[in-house]
Amino acid sequence: MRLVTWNINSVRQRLHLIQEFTDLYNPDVICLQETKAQNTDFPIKEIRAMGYDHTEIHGMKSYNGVAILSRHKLDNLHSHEWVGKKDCRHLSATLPNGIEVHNFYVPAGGDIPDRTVNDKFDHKLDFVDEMASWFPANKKNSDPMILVGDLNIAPLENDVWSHKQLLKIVSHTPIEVEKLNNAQQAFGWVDAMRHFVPDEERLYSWWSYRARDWRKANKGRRLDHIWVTPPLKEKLVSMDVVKDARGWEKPSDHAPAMIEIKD
DNA sequence: ATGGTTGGTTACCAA
Repeated sequence: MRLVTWNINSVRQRLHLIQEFTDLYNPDVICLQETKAQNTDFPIKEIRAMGYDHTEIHGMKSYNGVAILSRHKLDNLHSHEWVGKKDCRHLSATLPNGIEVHNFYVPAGGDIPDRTVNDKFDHKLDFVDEMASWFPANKKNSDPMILVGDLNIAPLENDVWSHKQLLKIVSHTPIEVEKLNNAQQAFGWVDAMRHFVPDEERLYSWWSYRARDWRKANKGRRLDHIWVTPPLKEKLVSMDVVKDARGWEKPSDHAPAMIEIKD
């Protein structure tokens, strides 16, 4: 089974990217974030025409929005309201092979890394804290589960182009890293991307639109993640961040990350 | 220290 996570930055502006990606890789499941479309505006017909008959969407006007596109039936659909907000940042479903998929769009957190003056940063930290407590309280890590999404935090030194220069930049501050690591460890999630790429090696999934030449500057960050529960660890086959997709026409600023799992 | 780009919405906000 191939599963992809991709912050698409407007699903309506990126249908050509999804088509190109599926032509090349034919994934079973695609988890999208930042669809930026309320459900009535989601291009569901076009997505179904690509073979994703089992597509579940959870969107709102203008902001956020997540979707799970699947070639296989999706059961047991849920979307939790994190930090009590109805802001369309999560959708979960169970696949016919029994794997439960959780698709997340964690708040970006604004520019100022100080929760006392920046409500968006405060919200982000609360959100990640709730991720840490919710899974142990509601789920068993002995079940096969995958958590993917734009978590908007790059935890390792080699998840950013300059650890030193990003220590005070939202996405790589020590408090965010501590909280993300805590959320991962609290449930025993396995970092499936770093399972294949050693911590000593650079690994990015996002490159800013603002660079003159994003590929040449290569000032990336690993904001997108794939976590699995221990039963799936020995079933991991391969992982690929499809960096090429960042260079396609009218790209998202995020590249898709794909995992292959034996099933 | 600053400015750079994109999308959704319709005068800026969020990323």
